[in-house]
Amino acid sequence: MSEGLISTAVTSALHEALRKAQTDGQLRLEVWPSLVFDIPKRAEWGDLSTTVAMGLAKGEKRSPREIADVIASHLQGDTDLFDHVDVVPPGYINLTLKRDQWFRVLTEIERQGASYGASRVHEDQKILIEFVSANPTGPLHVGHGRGAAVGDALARLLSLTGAEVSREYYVNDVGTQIETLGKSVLMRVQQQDAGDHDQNAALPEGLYQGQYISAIAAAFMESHPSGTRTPGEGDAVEIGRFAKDIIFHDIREDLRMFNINFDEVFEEHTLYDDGVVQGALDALRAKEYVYTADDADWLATSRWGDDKDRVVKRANGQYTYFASDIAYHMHKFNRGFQRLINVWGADHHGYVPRMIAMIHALGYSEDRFQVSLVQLVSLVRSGKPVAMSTRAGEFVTLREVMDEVGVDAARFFFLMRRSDTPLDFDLDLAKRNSNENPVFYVQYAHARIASLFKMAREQGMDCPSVSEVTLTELGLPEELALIKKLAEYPEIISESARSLEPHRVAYYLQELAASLHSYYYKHRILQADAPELTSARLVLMRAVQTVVRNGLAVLGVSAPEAM
RNA sequence: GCGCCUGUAGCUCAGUAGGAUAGAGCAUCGGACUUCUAAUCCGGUUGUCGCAGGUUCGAUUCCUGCCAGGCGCGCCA
Repeated sequence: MSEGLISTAVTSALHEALRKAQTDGQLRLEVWPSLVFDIPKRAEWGDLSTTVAMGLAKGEKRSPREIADVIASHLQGDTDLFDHVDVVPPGYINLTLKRDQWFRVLTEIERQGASYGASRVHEDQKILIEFVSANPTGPLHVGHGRGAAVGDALARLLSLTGAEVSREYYVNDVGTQIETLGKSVLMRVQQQDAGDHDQNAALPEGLYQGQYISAIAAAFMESHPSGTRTPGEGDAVEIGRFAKDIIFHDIREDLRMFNINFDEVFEEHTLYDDGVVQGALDALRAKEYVYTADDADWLATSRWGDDKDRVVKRANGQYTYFASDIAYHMHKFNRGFQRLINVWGADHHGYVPRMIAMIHALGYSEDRFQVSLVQLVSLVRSGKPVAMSTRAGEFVTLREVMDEVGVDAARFFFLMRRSDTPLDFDLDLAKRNSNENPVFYVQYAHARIASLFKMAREQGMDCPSVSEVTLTELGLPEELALIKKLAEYPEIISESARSLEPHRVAYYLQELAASLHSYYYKHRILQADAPELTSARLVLMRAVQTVVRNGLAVLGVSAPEAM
C-alpha cells in the first residue's frame, strides 16, 4: 500500500526493526504483522504513527507497551531517517522524521513531474471499464454525465497506477427499444405530414416524449422528401435506425465536449451477428448451467447466490438482455481482460447478483468483476430543486449543464462526492468565482502560482531546480505542512484507485489548495533582498503547482494558468 | 415481504481493511486590502457519529436486532 517516498522508507525501517527484534530473540513474530501507518490527528503525535505493537500483543503474550518499546529501540538507531521515536500508551509508536527526509519529496516531485503520483500497484492488469452505455434513444442527461465523469476518472486512476485500461461504451441496439424509438419518431412524422404542428401534444404511453423526437422527425422528412407516400407502421424499424444514428452521433459529440473518449464502442447486435450469444449459451449448457424449463432457457444463477434462476431465452424464442450480457462479458474475458469494471446507475443494483453468478458460471473468480454504482444527481438552482421528470421527457441534459457551468465545474462536481451517494448539484455555486466554489478554489491555487512565476520572470527570476537551492531556508511550519501534504499525494492516488473512489482526490485537492492559499497569504514569496529564501520558496511553489495539476488531471479538470 | 444503499455539526458532506480528544466547506458572528491575484486569509460558535445490544484492551468503523429515508425485486429494457 505504501507508494510514497516517505512511507516506503519508513515501512522498510519498521520491517528492519522487527526483523532485528526477532533475530535478537526479543519478539517471536510467528505471524508477520502488516505494516500500516497513520498520519496522526495531532502534530505532537509525530509525522507518522503505527499501532503495530497493539496488534502483536496477543500473539507475543506481552503488553503492547513493552513490544512498542522493543520496536522503538531498534527504530531509534536509524538516525538518518528519524529525528525521534516516541512510545505512547497503550502502545502507539509515534515517528518524527528528520526534516531532510521531507525535503526529498521536493526532489522527487521535480524528478517525476506529471508522473508524480503514478505507481505500479495495478501493474500487469488489463482492465476494461465499461461506462455511460446509455441507450441511444435520447440525449445524455445529468445522471449519465456523472457516470461518464466517474468512469473516466477511474480509467485515469487505474492507468496511473499501472494498469492497461480500455474505455468501452456498450450500445443496446437490439430489441424493442429501437422499434419504440422508431414508432415515436414516426408519430411525429405523421403529425407533421398532416400539417399538425402542435408538437407538444403528448404521445401515447410508452413512447419517447422529448422535443428531440420532433427534431429527428423533421430531419427525417427533410432527407426523405414527401410526395411519394406517408410513412406507415412498416417503416418504424427503418426510422428507428435513422433516429438511433442521429442520437448516438449527438451522444458522442456531447461526450467529446465533456472530454471523454472511448477506446471502443461495442454494439450489441454484433454479439448476435457473430454467434457469440449462441456460443456462450451452448458452452454454459454443456456445463449444465443452462437448462430448459417451461419452454424457456434459464441460467442457474441461484447456484451462486442469486434469488432465482434467470431466463436467457424466452418461450417466444427471443433472447433476453441478460443473454446478451452473458455473451458480452464472456467476450470481454476472451479479449484478454483480467478485470472488468462496470459503471452503472444505482437503480440497476438489483442486477448485480445475477451478474456475479454469471461470472462464476463462465468459470471466473468474482473478484475479477466489479460494479461501481453511481447514484442520482439532483440539480439545485436558487436553493430549489430543478424539476425533472423522465416520464414527461423533461430531463435536464448533460449538454445544458455543460453549457451553463462549463466542463470543468461539471466534472469536478460530479466527482466531489462518493459516487454511491446521491448528489445535489448546485448550479449557482458551480458558476461562482469565489472560494465557496471548490472547483474555483482549487483551480485558483494553480493559477495563483502561475501568476507568481510570471511576476518572478518579470523581475528577472526563473524558478530554479531543487539542486540549486538551499532547502533549509524552508523553515516555517506552514512550509513543512505543505511538503507533508505533497508527500501524501501518491497514497491518495493508490488508495483512490484501489477503492475505486475518485472523490478522495477531489477532497485532497481542496485541502492542498487551502494549505497553499493560507501560506501564500501569510508569507511573501518573492523577496528581492532574500534571494536564497525566494529561490527555495519558488521551488516549493512549483512542487505544489505540479501536484495540483496532476490531481486535477485525474479528475479531467483543466489547470488554468490565469483566471 | 425480501434484497441493496444511506443515516456523522443548523445545511452539504469527508473519515470507517478497529486505534489517541470525530473533521472540512457552507451558514452565522468578529477581524485583515500602502502586498506576488482580498477571486484570498485569520479567529469564535456547533456533535446522544439514527437507536439498542454484542465482539474487543479499544467500535463512528465489525456482528445482530430495530427505526427512518432512497432504490430494486418480470419469460421488461
